[in-house]
Amino acid sequence: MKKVTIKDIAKEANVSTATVSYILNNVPKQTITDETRCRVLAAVERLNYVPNLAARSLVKRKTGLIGILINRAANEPWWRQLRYADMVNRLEQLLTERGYHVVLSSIDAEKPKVGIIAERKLDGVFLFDVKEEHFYSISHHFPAGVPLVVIDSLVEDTLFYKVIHDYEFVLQSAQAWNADHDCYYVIEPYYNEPYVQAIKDTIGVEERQLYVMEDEAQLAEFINSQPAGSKGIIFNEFIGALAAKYTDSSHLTIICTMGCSEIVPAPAKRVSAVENKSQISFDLMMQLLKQDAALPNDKYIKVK
Amino acid sequence: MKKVTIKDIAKEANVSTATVSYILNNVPKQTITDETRCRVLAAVERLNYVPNLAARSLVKRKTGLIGILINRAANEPWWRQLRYADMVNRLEQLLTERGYHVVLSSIDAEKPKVGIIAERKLDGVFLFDVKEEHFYSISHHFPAGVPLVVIDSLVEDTLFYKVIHDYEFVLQSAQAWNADHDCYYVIEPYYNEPYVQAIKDTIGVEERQLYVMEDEAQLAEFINSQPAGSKGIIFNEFIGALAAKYTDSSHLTIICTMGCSEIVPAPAKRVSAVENKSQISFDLMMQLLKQDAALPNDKYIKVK
DNA sequence: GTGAAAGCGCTAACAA
DNA sequence: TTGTTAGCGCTTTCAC
Repeated sequence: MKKVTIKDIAKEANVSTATVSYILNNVPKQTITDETRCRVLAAVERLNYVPNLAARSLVKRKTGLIGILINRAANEPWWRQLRYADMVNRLEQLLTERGYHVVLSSIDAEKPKVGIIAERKLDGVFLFDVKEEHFYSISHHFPAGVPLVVIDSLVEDTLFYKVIHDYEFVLQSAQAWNADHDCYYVIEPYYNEPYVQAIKDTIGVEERQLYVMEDEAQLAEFINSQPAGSKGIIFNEFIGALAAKYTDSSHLTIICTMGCSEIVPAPAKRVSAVENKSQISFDLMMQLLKQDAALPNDKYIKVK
Repeated sequence: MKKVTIKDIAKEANVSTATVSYILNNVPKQTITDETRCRVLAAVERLNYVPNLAARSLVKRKTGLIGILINRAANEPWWRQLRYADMVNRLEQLLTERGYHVVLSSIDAEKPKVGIIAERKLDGVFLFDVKEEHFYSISHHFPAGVPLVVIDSLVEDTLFYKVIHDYEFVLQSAQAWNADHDCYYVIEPYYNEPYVQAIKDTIGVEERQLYVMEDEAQLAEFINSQPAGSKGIIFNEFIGALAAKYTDSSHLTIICTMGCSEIVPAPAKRVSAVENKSQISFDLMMQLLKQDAALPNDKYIKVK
């Protein structure tokens, strides 16, 4: 079963390769007889022809490939590994619906290499949680003009769009639930430190009331060190689920940043913070992909 | 910043494009003067050249792309969406290490389309949880000779390798924990019904003692309908975590199929069933990718 | 040790 | 309405 090319079906249908191409691409300005169109389409069916997208993109200068690049370190704990699983799923689904294909790639958080973008000529890229100090070199090695949406990162740059949680808003909601109490906080770690810092600053509590999640043992220790009966506000439902092992979950308010609020123990309160982060990131990408589109002024998009 | 091609660097270094190609690919049978090699490499640096893999694969007839194709239905619950998140992460990481790039794609479980394999000329494919009745047409539309590893599926076919859990073994371990009790069971759904059936058969209990997870409400109802104090054996740690909401988790034994056993409430017992499913699938793929390699006889690989 | 040139599969002017 | 042909960026025989 040798691979069948456009040439084969041209021969089979007694037309030129150009004609076949016209028909397959529904070229607007080309008029084709119904008769030849049928003959060609029949040949396509008969020979089971599938166009080679690599060849096509070579000439079209568009690959139809979108990259999802996620910074990762070696040996991440499971709750960190899964952090973007939901977004990846959703983005992939949206992109697939639109006819794009998705290239998924881990990037070494310590030594990020984004050669894949240029090598594969990606049409657009979602970049997750990138270290601030690496961003300049990354964006510098970036093929000019490739739409880039940076997620969960605060970086010094006025060129690219960044999607982040509206943590101020979310925190206010969470705090409203606990208005009459002093709370402790557990937040997610990010490789992008300014983002972590910004969240810390917004919370603005003392060091001993705030823990940046690292591992379960430390989390347990932190929770146990809190005064008995204190309330806790926790970012990320997986971390929330772990926390519930070490305290009465009715004392917890979980800020869901991962799209699976059902995992949190029933008595805990829930604030959802991701409803449509994927959708917004996707929409933004679609805007960027068409040059003429009207784009938001602010380079930071905050998702409630 | 126009894209720089091999031609540009050939000109820059005063050599032919062939020479550049030789150097970039370290062609074994070609000897190159150290002097020209340096000149060329310098030009590559200077002009910031990155090879176009689409063009390369067109002539090499290898794309370096591996597909991860996952059957999905619309509106899957979160625990189902995330089912393969861990495996996808691990596979992606292993493949990336080996220099492959990963194309991730959802496949409509009802009307699976695998055109992407032929269009993108994928070098190999991991296919997850495919309906038995669709497998024939899929494998039929399969470009001949593309390595395929089918995961979590029982299909009538002697051609492709299938990786599944060794559910018999795992069940025995779980049952050993509960030797003196009659248990109820909750198992994961699969689109591949023979697989679900096989697990049911192995368990071999009455209908009312077994629930195939569908949604949380039904799960709750099922658990509540069991005699007070009965022990439960549950596949999948997310489902286990949900079950723990509705019964004393010390009565539960969770069979971890997802790589995050930490999520299950502490008092529950745990049996791990995935230690290295990704690694084994990956190794198998690597074997298949080299024609000469020695392959397992049995087409079903059971992962303990 | 290096280069000229054919060609991978496809598209898009331009001719016919 | 259809065909001819020149590339897209790269590899690879074969000649020098």
